Amino acid sequence: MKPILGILGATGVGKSAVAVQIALTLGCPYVISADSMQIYKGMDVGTAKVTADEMQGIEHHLIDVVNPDQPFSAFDFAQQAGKIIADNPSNVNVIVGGTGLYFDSLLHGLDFSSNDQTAKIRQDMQNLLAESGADAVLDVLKGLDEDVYDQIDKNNVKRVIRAIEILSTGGKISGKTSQRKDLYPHVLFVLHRTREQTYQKINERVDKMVQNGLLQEVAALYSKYKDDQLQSFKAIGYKEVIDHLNGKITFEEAVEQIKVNTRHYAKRQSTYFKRMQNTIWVDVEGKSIQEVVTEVLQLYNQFCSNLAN
RNA sequence: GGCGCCAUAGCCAAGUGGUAAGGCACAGCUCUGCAAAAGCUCUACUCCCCAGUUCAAAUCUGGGUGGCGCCU
Repeated sequence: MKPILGILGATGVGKSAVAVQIALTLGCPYVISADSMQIYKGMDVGTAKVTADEMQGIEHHLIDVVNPDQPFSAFDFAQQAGKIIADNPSNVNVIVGGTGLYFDSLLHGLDFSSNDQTAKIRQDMQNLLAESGADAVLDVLKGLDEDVYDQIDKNNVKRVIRAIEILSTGGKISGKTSQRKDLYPHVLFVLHRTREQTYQKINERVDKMVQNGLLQEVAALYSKYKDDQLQSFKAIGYKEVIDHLNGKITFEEAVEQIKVNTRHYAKRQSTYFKRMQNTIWVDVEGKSIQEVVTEVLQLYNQFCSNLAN
């Protein structure tokens, strides 16, 4: 198979447009999205989801796959994306997105096992946490798997609970990064610009979301699902507006918070991408989409011919 | 002009005689199962300025400067 062509980058660099253009150039009928929030139906303006116009006839997989109140994890992503790739052995698979973990779980695999029926366990653990504290929850994990217990970040209760869910439903926690294997040949192009430029783009992007009706979108979704604990409602742009809807902050404060949180997110993305393997960083500042596409494709072809030798 | 209050990091802010809390921002980082999540680390040789009291002052005293409120 042809190596997977990944397009990553911090929010707002312009990944989507580049990916569509690459697919068009390569004659690939689709693109796979690797974005943990664009998988939710109805969350459009706040996630800057690609519009039908912007898709230019290129099909986008793994966008709008579940409702905001339904679970979806990196595991689901890896399975579904893997199937698409397996079904299309002759295409160049272009994967675009900012969720590093999704790339990792697809490219390096996760132990396959069911992750159904974990809701009750999660609830039990949350009750235990509320009643007896974090140590009690850690003890549960220790009883399940001593190795995982030793390695896990004990301050990160959310991950501890997730590990318990997985282990107690027969799943396994996979090993360390250093033990990863590549499931597919791939190159990942990380689109980037300087910090200042990124921050400026973020501010513009958030202002645009507000103009495009972010408040209305969130208000509609929140009144429909009413649960601010949903994973989907933890997304940047949603949690802040929900705080505003609940009277905790003014709308102006919410917008400011969205900008701050988006900056933090962009930083975390960069940190994550820095340690990924098989990456090529492409500076996009001042370049047109076409120029970026040309550069990426040139590098991709180079990579492919190096592989062949 | 008189009276009162205030001045601590980029911002908010605690400390009222014993050697500068905390929060936010900024910066750095962790992460193979909710990842736009969650977690971790870092940030004032110094408290508006000057002088004094004291073994010891952000803390007390005097003066200066700046801000705020009230009164005439």
